[in-house]
Amino acid sequence: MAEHTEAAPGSATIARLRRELARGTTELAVLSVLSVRRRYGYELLKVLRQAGEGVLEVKEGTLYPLLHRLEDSGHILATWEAEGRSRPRKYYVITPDGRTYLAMLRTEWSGLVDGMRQLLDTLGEVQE
Amino acid sequence: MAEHTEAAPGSATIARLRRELARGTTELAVLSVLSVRRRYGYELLKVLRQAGEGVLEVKEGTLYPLLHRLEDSGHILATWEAEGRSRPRKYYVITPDGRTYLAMLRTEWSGLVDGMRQLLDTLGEVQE
DNA sequence: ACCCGATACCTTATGTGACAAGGTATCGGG
DNA sequence: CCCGATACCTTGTCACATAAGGTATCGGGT
Repeated sequence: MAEHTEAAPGSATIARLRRELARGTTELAVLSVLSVRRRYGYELLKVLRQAGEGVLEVKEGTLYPLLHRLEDSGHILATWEAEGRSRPRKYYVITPDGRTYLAMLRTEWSGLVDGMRQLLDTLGEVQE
Repeated sequence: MAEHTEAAPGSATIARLRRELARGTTELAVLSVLSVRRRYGYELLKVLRQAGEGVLEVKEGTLYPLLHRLEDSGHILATWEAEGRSRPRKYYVITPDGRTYLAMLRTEWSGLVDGMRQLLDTLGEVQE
């Protein structure tokens, strides 16, 4: 027993809570952004931070692996582009397959939101 | 290399997708139900299945450990009750602490929902 | 009398995404 | 000349969800 673990092991509190709730959401967010137009990774990081109003605090360690997964599954396509600069960027485009998948994700998400709303609302009234 | 893995490794498809999206949601759902009145575990299973309209397909292996975690952190209290039957039930009540936590969870959840809505809506218009 | 499905509780092994932390390299300013 | 921003990446750890499997009781149906 060295330095008493500064916080209880299983309680990073609000940060963990937020993280768990937002789980799976990043994929939806990323594909949505890409459905408008192509973007490169670092750009996505900034776009998501702005758009989500701080709610979607995507980290680099989350985004890059996610992009690789989406690429592997054929939902997006990557192309390196230099555009005259020596610091090249990796642009991602959504594929038709990705659009189909995105539609599915949207459906799932609104289903969940509706389900939760109903559950929360219903409960307020039950009171039985 | 025995029987070719019936489905690609990382693609349990819709089930996984749904699971990841709903992550963290169960805690909110359970505490919400308990905020109305006390329930025992198996009962929660059924209540959640009904209320959530199939969206919140809580499994036993998810619920019981969750209840233990909530108990350990003082958000709920458990009491065994026989009520004349030989098959006793373990009833859970929400604590004041749990109510505070629930409020926090609700806030986080609606923040996420709002953030996502905004992001999805905004994107539809940007089109830039 | 007997078995089975529902009721009720539980645990262990596995998967998966999020993240912290750390790495590489370029470029523009001060 | 160095530092912070731009850009990309990886590895180790955590926490939750689930599949699968266990124990035990009870009420019906045959």
